[in-house]
This record gives sequence, structure tokens and C-alpha cells, in this order.
Amino acid sequence: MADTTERTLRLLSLLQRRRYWPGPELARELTVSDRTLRRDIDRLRQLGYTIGADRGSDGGYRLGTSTDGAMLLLDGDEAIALAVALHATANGATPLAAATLGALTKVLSMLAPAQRRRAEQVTAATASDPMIEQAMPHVNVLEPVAAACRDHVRLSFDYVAADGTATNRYVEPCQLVNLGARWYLVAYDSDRSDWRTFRLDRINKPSPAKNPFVPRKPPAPNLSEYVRHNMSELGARYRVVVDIDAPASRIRDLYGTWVTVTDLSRGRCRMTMETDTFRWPTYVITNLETSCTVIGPPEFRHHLTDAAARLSRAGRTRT
Amino acid sequence: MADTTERTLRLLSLLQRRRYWPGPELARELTVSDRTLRRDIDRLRQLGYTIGADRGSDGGYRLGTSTDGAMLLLDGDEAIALAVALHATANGATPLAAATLGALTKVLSMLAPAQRRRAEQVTAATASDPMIEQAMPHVNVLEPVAAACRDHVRLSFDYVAADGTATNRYVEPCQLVNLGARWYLVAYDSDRSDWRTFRLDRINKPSPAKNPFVPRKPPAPNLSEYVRHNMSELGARYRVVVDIDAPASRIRDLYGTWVTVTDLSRGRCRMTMETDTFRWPTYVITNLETSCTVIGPPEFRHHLTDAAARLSRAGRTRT
DNA sequence: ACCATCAGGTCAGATTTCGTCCGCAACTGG
DNA sequence: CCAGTTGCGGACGAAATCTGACCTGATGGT
Repeated sequence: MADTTERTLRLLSLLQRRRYWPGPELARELTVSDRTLRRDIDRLRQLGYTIGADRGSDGGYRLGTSTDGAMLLLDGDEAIALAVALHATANGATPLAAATLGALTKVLSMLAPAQRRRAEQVTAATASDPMIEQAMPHVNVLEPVAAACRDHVRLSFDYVAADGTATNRYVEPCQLVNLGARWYLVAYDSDRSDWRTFRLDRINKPSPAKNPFVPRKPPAPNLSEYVRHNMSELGARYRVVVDIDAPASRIRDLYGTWVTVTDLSRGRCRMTMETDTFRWPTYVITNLETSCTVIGPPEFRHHLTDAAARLSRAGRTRT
Repeated sequence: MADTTERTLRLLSLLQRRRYWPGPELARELTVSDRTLRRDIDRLRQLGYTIGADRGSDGGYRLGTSTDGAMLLLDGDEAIALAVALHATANGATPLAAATLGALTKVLSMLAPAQRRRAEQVTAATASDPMIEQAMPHVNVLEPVAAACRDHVRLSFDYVAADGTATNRYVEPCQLVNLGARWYLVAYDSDRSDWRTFRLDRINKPSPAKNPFVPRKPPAPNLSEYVRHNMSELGARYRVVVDIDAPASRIRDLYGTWVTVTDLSRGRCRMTMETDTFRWPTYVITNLETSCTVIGPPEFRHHLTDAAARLSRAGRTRT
């Protein structure tokens, strides 16, 4: 009642809930006269929403596509679903990576603690799910760090380096970089006066400052490249190298964001990926359906031979 | 200056874009006095948003979790990212499936044609992506059908049956069911006066009616069961059956939504899945790291033997 | 102590909102 | 073609509100 903006929002919510609304029904729902309903519709239109209307008996209003800054009204569970979906998609997907991350931080920062816990549970449940055991960083780390990057505020956190030594850092976050299985934060370490790359899953208790700093020029034009280059020191357990009987372009199309591909002679190429687990390189190779040769490491070769044995046993006709 | 609701929304947008805003800055941004800014903040609070505020020098406002029907303000790309993420996650994920679908239809119906096209492109690009080639139905089919289910409006569409005959249907949609790789619509066929199940990827040109109908009692309490039961006639190409040396519960935990698992004696179990491609059952088996036996079909056995040969060749030390 | 910030009261004047009129346009079904 | 229904928008006056300009307090940092 009292407030017109509240009513306008309620109207928007109604229009988003049902495709088609006869005018008088809307008016009754909002307990206003049909005239002010029209005025509210007008308001929404001016706000950037395209609201279709059919005249004549059995006419009504229909919410169309919003042209401008659109807004979504969500009920509890939908917000959670959003968080989960975005969280799961935030890797890879190059063209929209930034937007996905942006949306994710917005949604996350909107969730109440209880909802957030629920989202985590669901994520955990579906993470052990078929495709990938996502090394997706914990929500409570990802969100504040991403927000700090976005807001250009300094960030302090506990960091456990590769050799196990724990330190406390105070940095100017620059950008979050996702490389297949892992997330990295590129930041300027104020104490050490240099750029550093941090693995997100080794960051604990991030706490953002309030006051914005003026962003520095990033240490490299393509931070994704930059991180991949420095990564070996950051301790992926294995560097899997495979030569494939297929042109580099094809592999790049398929897995470009996740691995480095270099050309070899005669339509072959070499694929390199850093990983902790063989699960996913195995999947890639199995899936390729072209022959290839593992260059290293030996552990991966063994893993493959084992898998091959298992598969061939499974495929043998039952005795 | 036109409208207070417009301004309030702009304020919300600002608060969602940046974590921390000093009050006077906000006031300047909105070109109002600090007093009305306070009033607007109040309005938002009354709308259900929790807005934290720090006093003292370098204080400011901070948008917290919204308690009630929350609303998200998104800029162009973020909406697209949302659509893509939801689209990708809409399978599986039992606990939130309904919410995900709901959110997806909301987002989709909000996208402008151009944005929608972009979303499709991205989806297509990432679908050839590593994990799965999602047999996700086309956005232009999924959205209207899901909306029709939600709104309880009749739906007419062209349908191509398994045997290739095309018909035009006029139905009362009941629910969308996702079974791993495929989507099905359970609906009451008004012309045939009986319940039918339609494969979503065989539906063309769906067009929703305007007027709602009163929903019937569904043909079964658990529609997911119902569809799976009727599915064999709906034409998945293969029914892959595998016996696994692991308790049924473990498999169910991992892939429960995607396959049917039945107990066998002595801690073994049998997994059945309907599929058109061997890619993903292969992945499952490779991933299990326990021995298993393929019961059928023979094609899958051959596929596995091929894969095994390829893997073992790849793993052999280079000559 | 001093300053910057949020919080909220009060008040007068400007602005808007709202309902009730009205005529008009467009679509549907008989 | 006509009646009925629906959306569209102008006009008007009364009521509600919104806004800016004060003001007092509380709180936190320097």
C-alpha cells in the first residue's frame, strides 16, 4: 500500500510470474483502480521494460524483453539455483567469464547465510557429480575475493604457500584467473612490492578493506597467459604432455581454455596441461577418438594402461 | 528527476555494483540531498534489503543479504551469462531442478532477441566443450514449453514421432521431466483424450495459448518414474547395461539422477542408462576405477574395446 | 576535542499520486 | 454491424507524498 515503488515492484513481480495478465485482474491484485494500474504499467515501461498489451475482450498485459538494465525478481530457491548454476559454470566459458563472475558475486552477496549454506550443500552434492569434481573454490573465499577485484579494495588473507609455510598477505587484487581446474588471484603484494599469483584454494579468511585504491597497470596484457606461465611453480602435481594425431586448431577449439596446444609437423600437435588428477586428461584422450601418444609423465602412462586394461576387461564377452 | 521509484532502483543498482558507498557520494550520484538519500535507503530497507551502515568518518552503506523476495539488477552480459549457466545446469541437480527451471524461464523471457541469440551461441560453443555434449533442447522450445507448464496454458506444437510421422498437437502441459540426456514433456493430449509424453527435441514451433486451464491430476505421483518407464518406446538408441563391483548406493550417490541402479548380490550392482552416444557411459566406466562388466549392447562392448586399444597404445612407451 | 558520518524529527512548500470522470481505439463474438 | 470488453490517455481536484532545509543525537576515527 503506502508506497508506490513497492507496488510497482509487486506489479513487476506479478508480470514475471505469469505470462499473461488481464488488466482488471492485476488491478484487483494490487488493490488499486484500473487507472493507476495503467499508470504503473507506464512507469515500468519508462523503466525500460517492454510490456505488450492486447486490447479487445480477453486482452491483457504481457511482459516482454527489457531493453535496458534489467532486473529480476527471484523467490528464495531461485536465487539459490542461480548461485549454484553460476558457480558451476564459472570455469572455462571464455566469452562470458567476466560476466559470469560478476553475476555470481552479485547473487552470492545477496544470499542470506542460510541460503548460502544451502547453495554450498547443493554444490557439494553435485560436485561429486558426473562430469568433473570441480576444484571450484569455496564460496566464502571466491565471493569476497572477486568482490575485492571488482571494487578495487585491498585485501588481506592468510596464505599457505606450496611448501606449507603460512603467511599473512596484504595485497591489491587485480584479477581472478581461471585455468581449467584451478583459480588464481593476480595481485600486487604491498608488503613485498611486487606482483604475486595466489592459488585461490590456498587462501584463507580473506577480508576486504573499505577504501578503494587506484588500480595499477597489470603485469601483463594477458593475465591468463601470465598465470599459465608462472604456474609450474604454484604446484600442480603433474604436467601431462600428449602428442595427438590431429591439427592443433581442432584441439584448441575443443579444449582451448584448459590446455596449451602447440603445433607439431604434419598435422599433429602437442597438448600440455597442468593437473593434480588424471581423471580429466584421461577423459580428454578417451574422447578424442584419434590416436595419440603420452610423452609424460610416467605416472599418467601407468594410469592409462590400467584404465585400458579395465576397459578391455569390461568389454570382454561374459564368460 | 521524474520518479522516486526510478531513483530508488538506481540506488539499489549502485549498491549492488559496489560493495561500499560513502553516503555523500551516493547523494551526489543521485543528485539529491543527503536527507532524501537517507529516506531512499529507508525505503529499500523496508523493501526487505538489509543495508548495513558504518558511522564515523569513512563510514558508508553496504548492501547486505536481502531477507525477502530479492531482486537482482543485471547489466546486459550478466543476464546472458545467467541464461547460459542455468541452461547448462538445468539437468540433473535434483534438489533445485524446479527452481532452476523457474529461474531459467524468467531469465530467458527477459532477454532481448539479440541477447538470446548470443546466449545460444555461447551455449553451442560450450556444449561441444569438454564434459558433455548436452542434449539440451533449444532455447526457443524450452522456454515457451516451460512457461506453459508454469502458467497452466494450453500448448500447440508440431511433433515428429519416433517413426517420422509429423502431427500437430494441442495439449495441456503438465510438467517437464529431465532424464539425464533428454527432456520430456508430460501433457494431456486434448485431441486424443489421454496422457502423452513428448520428447522435447522433437517438438517444433510451440505456441502457447492465452487462457489458463484447470490442471488435471498428473497420471502418476512421480512423473520422473513415469517417464522413465515409458521411455523405451520413445527411442533412445541404446540401452547400456553394466554390472559393477561396487555397492548400488555408491553409484546412486554419484550418478543417481542419470541412470537406474539395481542391487545385485554381494555388493555388486547393475547400472542401466538410455543413451544415444557412448561418450558418457564410457566416461562413467573409466572414472569408476572399479572393475565392471558390460552386459550390453554389443556395440558398446566394441566401443570400449576400441577405446581400450587406443588408450593402451597411447600409454605405451615411445619407441 | 574535532570532524565526518549515519539517524531521525519537524516543517513548509512543491510535487505526485490517486480515483473518478470522460472520449477514443482496437479486438471478439454474435 | 453492433454490443461488449479491454487498453489508452487527458483533465481535475483532493489527498498524500516527497523534498530540501533545518535541527538534535549518536557513533567512530584521528
